[in-house]
Amino acid sequence: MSTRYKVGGRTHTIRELLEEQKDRVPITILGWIQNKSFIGGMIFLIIRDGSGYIQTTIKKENVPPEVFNVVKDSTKESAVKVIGETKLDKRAPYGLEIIAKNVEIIAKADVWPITRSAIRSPSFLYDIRHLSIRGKKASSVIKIRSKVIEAATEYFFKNGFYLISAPSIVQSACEGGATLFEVDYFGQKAYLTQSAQLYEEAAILALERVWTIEPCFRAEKSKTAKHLTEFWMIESEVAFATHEDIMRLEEELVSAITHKVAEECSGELKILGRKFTPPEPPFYKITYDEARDLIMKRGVTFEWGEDIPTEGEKIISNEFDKPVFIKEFPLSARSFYHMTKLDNDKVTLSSDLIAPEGFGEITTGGQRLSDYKELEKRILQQDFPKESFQWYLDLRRYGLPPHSGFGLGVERVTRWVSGVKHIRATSLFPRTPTRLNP
RNA sequence: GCCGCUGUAGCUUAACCCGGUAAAGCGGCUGGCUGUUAACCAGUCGAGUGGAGGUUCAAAUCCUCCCAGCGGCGCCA
Repeated sequence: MSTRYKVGGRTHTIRELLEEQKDRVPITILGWIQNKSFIGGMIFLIIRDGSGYIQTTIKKENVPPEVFNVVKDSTKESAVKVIGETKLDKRAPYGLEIIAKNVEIIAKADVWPITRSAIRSPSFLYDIRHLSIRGKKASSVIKIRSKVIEAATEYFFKNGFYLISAPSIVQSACEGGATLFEVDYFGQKAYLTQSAQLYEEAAILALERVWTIEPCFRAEKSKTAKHLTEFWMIESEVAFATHEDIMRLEEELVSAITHKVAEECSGELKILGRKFTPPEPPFYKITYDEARDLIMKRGVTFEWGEDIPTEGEKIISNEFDKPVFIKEFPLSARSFYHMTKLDNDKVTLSSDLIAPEGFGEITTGGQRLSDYKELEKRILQQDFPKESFQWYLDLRRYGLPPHSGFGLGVERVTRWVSGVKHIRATSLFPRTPTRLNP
């Protein structure tokens, strides 16, 4: 597969040059000036393109005088075309540089607002996120996110899943009404979707095993390092699958994603200073009760039936060296659609997958309720409008077998793999309760 | 929704506690330098301190309210 994009007269991407490490190759590259230093009769430019960074050296005697002056007056982040040849030189970063014969400024940039001190100001960098995404670290995280999605896509297609797309404008909630973003739909109340799950359950009756990757919206005013109000979720649903089956699927998927990132994003991980070892299956499995015991022993208390508090989740996350499933959550801590155990209707066949090193929850999955009467009861208990759930209930009238599924937070997985503190770094233009712009 | 913190040149900070009329680094600009890696050296420009009000002879500094952001909790992917 060629990664050489021959637009604008370009002969090589920077990554290709660095990989080849050849001397005296005539080249034309396109990119942006990432840094410039002017030393009397010579100028060093660090050129960035979508694939990497390379130093270009412009010597006064090698280029026409007007070109030297234009480069001397050039600004950071201006788009440039460099014509020259490669030179192996120990003094250059990565041992390779370009000796320029000609440099053309394609688009001159104004004074670049991001200085050395600005890097210490997350608030400022997110105010100008449209510019700061060009940074080495910022773009590396985005590249890793891309790889996460690539790996998941590869995994699902290899294993015979169909990709579906569910609507983003919906009438029914699936994770509780309080956290819905309301939209006006020609005078009717509608909402931005929180999950594609209910639609996937319909889809498995036609396609048996499906997956989807879509934006999800949660109007939670959560000011934490792991919440976005708009995030992307990879979800999958499988007919006839049990809770155990779906945990195995999650395990395989997470393993496939993490191995691919570790192998193919080593450069990005290095830029981020992240030492990441992909976990080998099987992952650990503990019950909610076991998790609660362990957390209580560490001095954090909560009632049986409550969701595990953040502090408790951190304890679990730091306790294990690989991801760990916490299974059999109490129904009181779960959404209405979860199936309960046959011998205990207070405990669901569901699990959260907790990433290690304190990163915490990355997926939730489980078996869904396939009985009409029981589901109807739950919907009424939740005080949901039954009309908008009728189609979902209806599935139970027309041959819905036991089935299971899960949802994986793309940004949460990216955060864990990249090792970044805050989830907003994993989104190109993050949406948090305090950020809607840019 | 709750708790806590912060807001001073484009950016990062100092001066705030114990009121006296804003200081520095980075960036910019001008000049110098033929091997820079966050280059270096010299010079120079740049804010009246988030907003409104109050106390005072005098407010960045004390008080009140508002706004914005950050950290955390609850909730969750």
